Amino acid sequence: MPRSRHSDALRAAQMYYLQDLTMDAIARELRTSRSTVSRLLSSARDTGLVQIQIRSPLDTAPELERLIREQYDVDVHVVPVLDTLNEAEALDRVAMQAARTIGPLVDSNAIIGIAWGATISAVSRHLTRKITHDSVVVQLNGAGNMQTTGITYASDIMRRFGIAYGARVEQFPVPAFFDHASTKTAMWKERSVRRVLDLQDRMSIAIFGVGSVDSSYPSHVYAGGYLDEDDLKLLASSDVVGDVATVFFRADGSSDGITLNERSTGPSHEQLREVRRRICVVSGASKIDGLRGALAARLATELIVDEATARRLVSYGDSA
Amino acid sequence: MPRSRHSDALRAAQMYYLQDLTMDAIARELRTSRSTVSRLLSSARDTGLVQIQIRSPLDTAPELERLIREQYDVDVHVVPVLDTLNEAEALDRVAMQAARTIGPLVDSNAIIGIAWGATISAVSRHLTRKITHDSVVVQLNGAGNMQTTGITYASDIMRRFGIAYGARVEQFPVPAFFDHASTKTAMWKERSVRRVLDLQDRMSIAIFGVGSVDSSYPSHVYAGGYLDEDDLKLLASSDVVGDVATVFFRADGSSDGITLNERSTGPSHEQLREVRRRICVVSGASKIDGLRGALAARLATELIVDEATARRLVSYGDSA
DNA sequence: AAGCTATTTGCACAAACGTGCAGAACGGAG
DNA sequence: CTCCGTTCTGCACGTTTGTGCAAATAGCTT
Repeated sequence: MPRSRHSDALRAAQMYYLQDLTMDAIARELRTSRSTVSRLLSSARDTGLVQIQIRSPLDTAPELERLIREQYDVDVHVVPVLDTLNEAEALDRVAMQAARTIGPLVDSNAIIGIAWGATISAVSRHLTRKITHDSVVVQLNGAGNMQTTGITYASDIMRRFGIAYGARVEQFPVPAFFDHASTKTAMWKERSVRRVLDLQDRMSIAIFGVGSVDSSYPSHVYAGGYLDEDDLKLLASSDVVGDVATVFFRADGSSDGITLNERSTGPSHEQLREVRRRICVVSGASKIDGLRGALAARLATELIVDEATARRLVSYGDSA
Repeated sequence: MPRSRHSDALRAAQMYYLQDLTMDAIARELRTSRSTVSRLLSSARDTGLVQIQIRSPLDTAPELERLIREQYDVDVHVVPVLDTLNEAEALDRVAMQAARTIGPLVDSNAIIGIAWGATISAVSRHLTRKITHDSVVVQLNGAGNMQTTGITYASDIMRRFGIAYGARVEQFPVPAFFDHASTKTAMWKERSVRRVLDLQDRMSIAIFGVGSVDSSYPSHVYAGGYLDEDDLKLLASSDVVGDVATVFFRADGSSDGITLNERSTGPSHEQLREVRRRICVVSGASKIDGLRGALAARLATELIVDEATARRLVSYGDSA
């Protein structure tokens, strides 16, 4: 009689969620206290034993989602957020809902690419466990910069994903930007680097936020000491509106001729577009310009976005 | 601003299940009372907007499930049921869990075959709504008998399935058994009947219980006036142990040479085995013999069964 | 507009639930 | 065996949630 914790949790979950019994009744059946059952159920929920999913049938989806879906051809999840919340709280809500939306999409044998950043960091803190086999979490772009190696920050994010899905973690130990494009070319031939690049080539899910050059709330990349004065000037003169995984683009989604990209370590847009599921998480109205560009570049197949930003996405929607 | 009931339910569900807000907080956001939110969430649950699923990773599945899976090669869901419950209460629990397990398996464009009976009737009463498109629910075997047409009973079951999945319902207006095999042959050429048979040929999901000849608790078919004295004698002399959708089989799963099957209206076992998902629901230890036969005949790909019966399935498991 | 019925709402209360805390049970290390 | 650190359990309390009921509202008919 394996009266193990795990199998008790399973029984409890079945009785609670599938048979509508009360915790009290389950406690009697399991010969334990009601509080223990309450705890069993919590653990069942956050070990991913119980999966709660919200599926809004496409034809009854709210107007807003329908509009965005049509205009940008992306599978959109609008996160309802009280607009009195401040940026940090809103980000937290979006991140929590993103984490739970991503869960069901991850499967065994997945290769999951992660572009670290403030948004994805928040997501990583809300992941619910889901056991998979032979999955790999691979870092999409380097994290080193001129002051620090930035490694602990990025690797914390990676580790959380790895733990949540029981996946192997592959770090990408290079700087975010090389100083010289030639160094990148050289490194890209190293076998240690190739291993990571090969994984990126084969990834089945990519998860990323967007950076936006919007001045009021510059994202990590623009403020964190990754770029110097000259770089920033270069960006401004190329009409860059934002980036995904440190690869920059313009408002129309194009990225040709942006020389900085030759020194950045993230996957090119061509490469990214090869990935089947490309999940973009965005919170905060200041990201609107970057987001528009990313969508124009067709970098995402699914978009998880807060309600206010979603509204602005369609408001002056007819592109010039 | 479509402040419709449905979209409110969606917002509430997202905030409750995906962002862990309390109903109180959601009520303020939606400018309504907490009780309304409670009701919105109920309706979200039973219109299938919120899907709760329990996925026990195969390798951590309890011993019992693993054993059955290996021995009978069937995807098994053991329903924990307190063994002090009476037959009717246990059936209800199994039915509820079956209904919720089936839900996620039904998809748009499905053709769902239903074999009416006491077990499936109970299941039909616990279905949760899930909107699909262009699905059809088709009756697998006739319901008429010598006393009544049996139609209301069977059609209630069918209707409930149809409503739950937003599917068209196709009745099968023939008796459960013909008196003469030749009548069946004739009827099977009628175009009205052919239409139903064609649907059955193309079904993607079949849902059925099992009948068992066990004397202590004879199932509907054996007691309901569908068969006369001679028929029952015939069954006994052919070593029949049970039936699925009024087609009979022996303990080893074989059904050749059982003449009654030539007059019955359910799909042949060959035909049934062509169906991708074949879901068998069983409650009650008296069904054990029929169940063994059905599994031997490989009629089911998924089995939903109460714990006590599941145990007996493996107890003297080494087949003679 | 009035009148009628069916549905929806909020209130109030009871039932069900989550969690800090203190003690019990467990698991090595000495 | 004893000690100490960790994990697990049940209790008690406050919070959160479900639901019967009466009032309000919406939908229809005349």
